[in-house]
Amino acid sequence: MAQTDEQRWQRRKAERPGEIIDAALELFVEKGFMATRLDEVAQRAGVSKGTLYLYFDSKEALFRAVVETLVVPEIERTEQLIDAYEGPAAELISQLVKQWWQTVGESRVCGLPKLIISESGNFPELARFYVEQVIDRVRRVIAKLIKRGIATGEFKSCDPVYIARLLLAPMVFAAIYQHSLLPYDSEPFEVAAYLDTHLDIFLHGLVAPVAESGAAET
Amino acid sequence: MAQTDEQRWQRRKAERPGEIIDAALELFVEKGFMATRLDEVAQRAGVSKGTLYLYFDSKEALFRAVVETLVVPEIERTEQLIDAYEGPAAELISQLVKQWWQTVGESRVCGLPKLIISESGNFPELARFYVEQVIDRVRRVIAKLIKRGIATGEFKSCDPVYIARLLLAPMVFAAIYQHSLLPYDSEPFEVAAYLDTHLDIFLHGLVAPVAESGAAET
DNA sequence: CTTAAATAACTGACTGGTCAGTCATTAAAA
DNA sequence: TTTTAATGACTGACCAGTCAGTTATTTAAG
Repeated sequence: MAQTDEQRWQRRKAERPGEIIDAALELFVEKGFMATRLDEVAQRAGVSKGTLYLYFDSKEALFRAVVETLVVPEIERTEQLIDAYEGPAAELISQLVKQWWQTVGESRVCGLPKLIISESGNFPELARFYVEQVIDRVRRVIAKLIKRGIATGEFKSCDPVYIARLLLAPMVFAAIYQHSLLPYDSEPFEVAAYLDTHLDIFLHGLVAPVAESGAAET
Repeated sequence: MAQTDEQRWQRRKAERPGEIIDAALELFVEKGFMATRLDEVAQRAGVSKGTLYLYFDSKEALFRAVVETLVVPEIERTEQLIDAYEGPAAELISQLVKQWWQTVGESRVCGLPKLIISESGNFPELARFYVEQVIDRVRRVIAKLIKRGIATGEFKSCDPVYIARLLLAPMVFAAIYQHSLLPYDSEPFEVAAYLDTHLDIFLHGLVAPVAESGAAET
């Protein structure tokens, strides 16, 4: 009856891809890649399914776009942050961990690790891309920082790559847990407090033994 | 022509469920629940698809059976191990971590955490079951151990539950990583060495400050 | 010790529903 | 009027779950 003057849709060529990526990220993280229906992505992005195919070639291409769009800028920001700072390694690590949770931890991007890990078997190329562009880069820059700390005598001697893994593991685990089993866990889980504790234990465990008189007795 | 005396199949009522569960675990871990085809499970188990339905009501029921069959005995073994031992908490922790990797880490069960985490969104009841029957129990028994260590003055004062999480996080992460991104990672990853480093850092970070004159100053 | 009947483990072609991807059509914008 | 963003009904492939039929095994009669 009276719907002729109401616009049914608008042309928004510029905004569509970002909105679709946001909707897809949410659903991929929530339900996994396979279980996510493109109709639902379209609905959440406020378009029809056909529109998805104007901007992305396939469901898999959309998946790749989600990862590439959201991850690469994040990594670059992190690397810059590390290169900019100069001071005690322990302090920088502490700051990095906390900053990471503030910027990434509570945003939607935080669901990516779970998504990538879940789908790695079905998307080998994507897994390889993620390892190279994210994991490897982050691990390398952290390892460099650890090495610096060892060189200055701040940290005890150890393999910087394993140390980097051990610094990152509880962080990534927190991100994964938050987007998987935490909702079913009765125990409270304050990530900020958890990370503070992690830093406390980790950095104390890493410092060179206090060289008072006799160094270490192990 | 000459195939009449060759048996096409055998009756093996007792062995079937276990073989099907094994095949399903492998494929679920490798490809995820949704992407796993029951035809392929059947093929790998050496039966036809119809046979699956003689032993399991549905694909989901098979999933539950995989988890329940493989997880519960493992947990009980762990709890018994902890209750049996009496000595310095640090030593027990160290032994537990190493033993865990020897028994669980290299077996197929090790793929379960990835599987559960991946599918938690689609199977809330299963996620809840896993949290209650695995995560919570393990965390509780570790926290108890930590508390014991604090009471005896072996460890410094801190929240035992977060400490338990932090002990477990790198272990679980290793298990997950091994079944997801490790195959795409160029960096070598010796889990045994990684866990040794973890124990080294973690236990050093956790010990009470060497009470030389004034005891604790927190 | 046969051998035939009864039992139940097992099979695999089939079905009904689901969904990624297509495309002829519609309508907003230029 | 032309151009092109956007639509949504449609299709072809795929697969969980079914079931009528097949065959190994057991039982018991001859």
